[in-house]
Amino acid sequence: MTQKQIARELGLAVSTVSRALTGQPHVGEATRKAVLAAAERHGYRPNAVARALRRRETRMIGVVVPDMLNHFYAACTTVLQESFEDHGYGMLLAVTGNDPQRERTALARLRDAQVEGVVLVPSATPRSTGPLDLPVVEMIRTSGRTQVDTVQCAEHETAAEAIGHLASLGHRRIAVIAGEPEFSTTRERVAGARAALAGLGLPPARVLTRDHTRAWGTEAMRQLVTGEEPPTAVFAASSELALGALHEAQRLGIGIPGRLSLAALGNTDWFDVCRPPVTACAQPLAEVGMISAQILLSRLAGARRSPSHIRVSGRLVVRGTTSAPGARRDGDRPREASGASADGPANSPTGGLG
Amino acid sequence: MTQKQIARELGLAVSTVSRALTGQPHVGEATRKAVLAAAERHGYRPNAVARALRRRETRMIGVVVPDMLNHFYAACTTVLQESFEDHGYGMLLAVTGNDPQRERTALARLRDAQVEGVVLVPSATPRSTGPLDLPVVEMIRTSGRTQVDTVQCAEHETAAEAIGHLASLGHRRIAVIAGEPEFSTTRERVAGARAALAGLGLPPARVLTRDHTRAWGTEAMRQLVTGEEPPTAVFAASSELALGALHEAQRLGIGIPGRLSLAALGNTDWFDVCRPPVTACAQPLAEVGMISAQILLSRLAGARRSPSHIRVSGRLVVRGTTSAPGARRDGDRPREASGASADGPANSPTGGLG
DNA sequence: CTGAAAGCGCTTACAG
DNA sequence: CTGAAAGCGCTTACAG
Repeated sequence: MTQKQIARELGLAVSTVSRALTGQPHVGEATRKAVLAAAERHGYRPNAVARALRRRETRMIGVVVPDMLNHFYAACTTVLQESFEDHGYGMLLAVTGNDPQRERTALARLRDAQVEGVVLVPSATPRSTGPLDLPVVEMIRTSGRTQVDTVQCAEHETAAEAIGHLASLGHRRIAVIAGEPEFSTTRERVAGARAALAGLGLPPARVLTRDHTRAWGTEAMRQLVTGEEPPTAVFAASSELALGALHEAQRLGIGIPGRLSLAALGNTDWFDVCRPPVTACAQPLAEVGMISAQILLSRLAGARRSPSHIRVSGRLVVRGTTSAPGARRDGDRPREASGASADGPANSPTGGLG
Repeated sequence: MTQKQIARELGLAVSTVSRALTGQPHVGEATRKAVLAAAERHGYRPNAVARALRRRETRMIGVVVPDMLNHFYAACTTVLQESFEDHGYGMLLAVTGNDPQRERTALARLRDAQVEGVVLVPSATPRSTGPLDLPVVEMIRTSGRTQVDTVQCAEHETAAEAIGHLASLGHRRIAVIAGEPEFSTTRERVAGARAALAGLGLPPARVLTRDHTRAWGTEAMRQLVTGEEPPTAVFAASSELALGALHEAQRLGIGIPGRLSLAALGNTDWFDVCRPPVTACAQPLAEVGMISAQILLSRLAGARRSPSHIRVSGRLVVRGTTSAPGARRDGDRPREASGASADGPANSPTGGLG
């Protein structure tokens, strides 16, 4: 069903039909009603492709993320999607797997599709693409491009907070497990941790860097714990790393937090249900998505100000994997301490059931 | 940069430029080279919107899912995205939050955008929308529409397998916690569990149904365990429900699996790292996504066969939350039993470190 | 081999 | 208020 067909049916010109349909003035009341009725009757819907070509606006936004399986990006993307939808924009999603090549082709395709703006989590910091001549917001990570809006977590401060927490418990030998050094996030987390240690007058951390896989968390933990002078506390710079590290510590029979404290940057659903629950810095994912959307939408609305560089702070959630060094017992919080393992209902606060 | 501009620059007709650019025959070698060179020089890229309008194909596919934060859908969507990308299709993503109203508007918008096909996880079983007159694949859930391809997990069989596992350990009082009764998945899981019990000659299960939230998992577990004749085993029909249920059991000091066994339908990252690790049926999410994409792509390629209704089987992963009823000790597997709690390194297989 | 023309479906000055 | 015309950028018969 097209405007042309409606026009023919009613003996009108397509231009008149178009005006009636788009609610413009200068259309006779009777004509308007007739057009609307015909449209309704035939279930007419404007062809967005034709409209986009003519108006030169697609009302589409491209979103480029490394990985939708990562809760980190899934959370931001969900908020983006909702914001865009609320403002009448559709979302074209591309996934890069952190591959700069895929990122380039994704951006090229989005540009071909005439998206009006892009939210991008850049794969690597040395920028992998030239300028895009359309509004871009870099989210979470940054490519070092300066003429672009960026919305990031306060990685530096958050890492410092985690280190501060461990230090305040009395730890002095604190190690860091981190991900890909080419990500801005990794570099900032490591820098934040180092700065915090220096500020506290503690010895520099041993930093193990590679990637954000669970396997690396496992491997790094093994290295730390079997090396000389093993640390009394580990800061894992992502939840995946913490997962691998925790797993390995448990496999090696190293009591956490009794023998080793573990703090993560990046929170997850299961951190408060696993045993012991994991102390972690919760990142403000929803806010990051929300603000990214707002900035991009304001650009699309024509805002001309110079690039914004936003940092959103997370907060530390102290759970059961951190305690003073050398403590023999685990540090589970009272109401979560029972039931999960051999200590059974004996020390259960509620007594449980037969 | 448009074909028109290239044509003007080279003193050619746009039709010639178009033919050269699209690699059609009947273009002089010299002309072709000149066009390609000019295109390269100016960084020409075809306008996909114009091309779509003219060719009447957008090379876009719509994907409509309830929630990207749910690993369940995120996993399928990731595979879809990759398959579509490999075949030159872009993906337009819409999220419904299981709201039929949002689903309707999402589908309307996708149709307006002239997507060539849709992969849909329907919100509710009584179909919420009329036919779409374009290829649709219903994934994971089904709306009851019969003239549509469907790709689902073998929910019935998988639930039965979980029940069979619990029964084989000796459980006779098995309860079920399930999600939204209007989802086809929920109904099939419950039916599968019931059928399995009946087939084994066991008493019918107590079935608590509401939604897939963690809160409901918690609440349902509380009801089961504080009621008369509490079950010795619980089958939670999703990982979120299992999470809530496990949490609540732990809070109440009920030893798992010593006092109560728990099996989940739906696997998650943290199931093998939490204490005890959770016995669960892993669903074939990647396969479901892959097959959905294949079917849709074959339809787009013109396949005319009658609707396919595919079922993909999952597999049960036995971990630490299930054991024979009445067992006093927890049933963690040896290599994962240590370190997490007060039992410390004493029974650690590796001895651990100082 | 190349060009002029028509058209995808819609919008928008420009006349009347 | 309404219509005829041009055009968004591209493609594709149809002539030459």
